[in-house]
Amino acid sequence: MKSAQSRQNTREALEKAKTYTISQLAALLEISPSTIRFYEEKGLISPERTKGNQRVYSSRNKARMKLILRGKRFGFSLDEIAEMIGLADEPKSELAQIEKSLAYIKGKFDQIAQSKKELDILEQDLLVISKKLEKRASELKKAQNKKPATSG
Amino acid sequence: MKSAQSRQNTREALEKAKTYTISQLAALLEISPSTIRFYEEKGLISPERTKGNQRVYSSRNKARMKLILRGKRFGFSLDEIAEMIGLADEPKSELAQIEKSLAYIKGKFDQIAQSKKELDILEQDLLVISKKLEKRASELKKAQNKKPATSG
DNA sequence: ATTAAAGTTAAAGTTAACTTTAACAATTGG
DNA sequence: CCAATTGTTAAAGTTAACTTTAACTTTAAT
Repeated sequence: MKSAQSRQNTREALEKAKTYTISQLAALLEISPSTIRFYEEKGLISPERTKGNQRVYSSRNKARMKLILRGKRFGFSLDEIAEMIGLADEPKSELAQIEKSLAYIKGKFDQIAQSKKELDILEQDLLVISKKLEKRASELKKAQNKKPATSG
Repeated sequence: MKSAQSRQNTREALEKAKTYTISQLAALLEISPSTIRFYEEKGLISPERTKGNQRVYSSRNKARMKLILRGKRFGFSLDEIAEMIGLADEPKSELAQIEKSLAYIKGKFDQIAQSKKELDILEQDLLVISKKLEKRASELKKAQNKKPATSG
């Protein structure tokens, strides 16, 4: 059983938890503050506010931002990402919403597995292309050596 | 040395090579014909034409389309893809252009390696989220069992 | 030969994901 | 305290990647 006392014990740690202003977080993630605000508008993150109404980001918020950016890098749209993370952090979400997010995520695992395979294929494709290019480049260089007198 | 004769020998095979109309290729790749035309406008593919001016796609063209779509799935922009494939198929390209493409591709290998790592992280993140969601869902179900009489 | 289906171009329209701007409020350093 | 910096919102602007449309041509099937 958790007493009020044992909760109190974590108070200091909680209060010490590192927070960020919007521009600090933006710098850290190498994106612009407006991008972060834009994601908030889309419902992807909900930072706390100071009494003066300025945004305060927790490390939890930061982790979520990282997840969003990671998803984006794999071509997921913001709407898809929103569905994936759903309201995972919000204890308010209803069963139906939770199960929807879960189903969505299950599908994403398959997509990720597929992505891994495709990355290998993409790598192979690029390897073939670069081999061709290298061959072509060395041929061109050889040709240049045989008649190096175009401008001399 | 390749004689005119030995070239002739491959004629039949070349003429038999499978080709596609724009809508056939589109169906195959599950994209729309206009998307393919759009990529052509951007210089990503250059199909042959019939005497009546309709586009004819070779399997080489098809392979390139697949590469483009694969690149896209990993968040590469069309411009980036254009730089990667450069004029790899075009024997006209100049040394400078070839070396530019090569340098570009070298960079992409690093990006792909990074992507592989990130896919693993993304997978882990989603795993954590889905565990949380499952826990939450089962809690909600338990609660529902205790008071199942809201509308009855 | 005729006509439906599929193709062509150029131009305008759409959508997602930001970015910029304007006008104003909060925070920080000297 | 006060100026510079950083923050706030709402709205308009931008860009990439398509999609749609219109007006017309080619191809395929009867």
